Amino acid sequence: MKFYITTTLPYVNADPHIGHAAEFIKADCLARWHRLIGDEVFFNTGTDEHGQKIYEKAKAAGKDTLEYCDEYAAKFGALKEALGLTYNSFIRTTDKHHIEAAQAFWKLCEASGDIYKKQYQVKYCVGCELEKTDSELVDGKCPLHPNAELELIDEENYFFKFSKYQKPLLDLYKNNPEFVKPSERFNEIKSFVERGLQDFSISRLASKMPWGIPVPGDETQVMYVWFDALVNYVSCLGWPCHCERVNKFGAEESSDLCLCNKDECNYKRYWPGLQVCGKDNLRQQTAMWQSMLMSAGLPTSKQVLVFGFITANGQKMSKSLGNTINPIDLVAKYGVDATRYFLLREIKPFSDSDFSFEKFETLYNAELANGIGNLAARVSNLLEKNGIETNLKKINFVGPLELEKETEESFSFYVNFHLKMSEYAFDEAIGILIKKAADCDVFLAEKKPWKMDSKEEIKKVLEPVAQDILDIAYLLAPFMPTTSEKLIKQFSEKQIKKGESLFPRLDVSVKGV
RNA sequence: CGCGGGGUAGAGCAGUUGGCAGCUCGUCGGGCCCAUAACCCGGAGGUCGUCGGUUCGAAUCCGACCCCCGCAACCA
Repeated sequence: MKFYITTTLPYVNADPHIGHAAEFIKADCLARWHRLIGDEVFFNTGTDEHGQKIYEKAKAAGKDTLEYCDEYAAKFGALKEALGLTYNSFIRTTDKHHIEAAQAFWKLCEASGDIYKKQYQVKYCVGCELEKTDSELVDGKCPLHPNAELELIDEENYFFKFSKYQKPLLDLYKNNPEFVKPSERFNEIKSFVERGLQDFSISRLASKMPWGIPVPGDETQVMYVWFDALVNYVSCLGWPCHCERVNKFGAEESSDLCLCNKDECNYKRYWPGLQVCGKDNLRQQTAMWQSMLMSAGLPTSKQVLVFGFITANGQKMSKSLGNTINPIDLVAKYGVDATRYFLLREIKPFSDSDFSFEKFETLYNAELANGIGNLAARVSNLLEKNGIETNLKKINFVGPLELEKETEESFSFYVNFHLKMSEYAFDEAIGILIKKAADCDVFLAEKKPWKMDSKEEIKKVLEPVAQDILDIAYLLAPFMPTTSEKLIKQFSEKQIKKGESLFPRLDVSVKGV
């Protein structure tokens, strides 16, 4: 089967933080899992680089805008190695192909009659030098500059007929009861759409804000950043490609747009796919983008997963509070696998969760050092000391189709795990592995193989436990790839040897209050 | 009466066909001694937000109220 997964593209106005890392790692975990069960995977991420904030930030830093973006793209790109990400596509919205795709997408929406020009009023606070929306105002004034009169700026922009898609969106939701996960978020977007939709502006005056993709056929306007950015989910697949342009554009008009081989068109192979995003992106991904796809005549996304936020010590992370957590620092301190483990195990997939070093270290010691690490050490040591040779089997990975047949008869360890993974319950899937390891400890305590004399007897106890560890090791791969690999190597030898400890216990001498 | 989520042991959480209130961490006691001061067993600790109702019986159903947190449109 084909499996396409994409994260949202982080906006390059700030350094990567732990929230980005969590989103990438969850997506990576799913990508690795699907590869494991035999799917062909396309995994996309990248950076969102247009818009006013970027333009202003670069200007303030005295840098060329693209040069500024290059720096940030490199910072986000560096997460690949640091976090062990396995994406095969890193798109930047300043890539030439993406720019062309956004313009092609625009034309399709225009052809559907969904783009129109409208005079548009913006309230502008001279004190802040910022546009203000009504919801930001107090008594019709800027709360920061109550004595300054607001200026009214009239600007003519292009608008997208979002309102036209209320019914189609509600139909989409109705016909796809699993379209948005979790269900709370699905309800949220449903009621938002039910309340009625207003068209949104999709362009800016180029004279005021030139850092955007030119609107086709109108040099005075550039696209509003959201309109261009969302298109990345298909442009990264090579859209618009040969197969599409034949009927939509006419071959001569855009013959240079096709990036993919006619017979191996990634867009055709992989779209529609699974999208993941943070809860701040709910509206854009599950409503705006879906309506844009409908307008352009493309299939809507397969499913959207909406993840929760991470707080730091119970507080919202922010630069001004100085409590942001840098994922690179975590990796440097604890290693990539432990970092991934925390973000997949302690951080709940869909609800908000809290990060603290105390929680991190507690979890690390309890489940990695004392749990799986210690178990591997005690079993491998007993096997080596007693000179016991084993012949363990690789786990048999089964895809979802075959699984259905098996579920009836054997509600096994693996089936259970598979089920949790298909529900995106990463934390609970890991829980099944941890439970298995704990069961092994209980089993060993009961049998006491270290008291036995006969090699036969000892082997009878240890071999099944070693097999369990190997099974765990295989299933650990999506979460902790390095550890998984080490364990598989160690427990696939005929004579298993003790080796180095996987997760040295952390000394938690300084206790949190 | 804007919409939604939540209030269960010191902390974090599970618990809807209503039936002796569970898990992880921490804590206390015991055991073991193969292992990373690890592992195993047991104890203590909760008026399940408040009040009222239905019921033989409610964390679980109904009503009222209190508190916390999201969303309430152009925010990338």
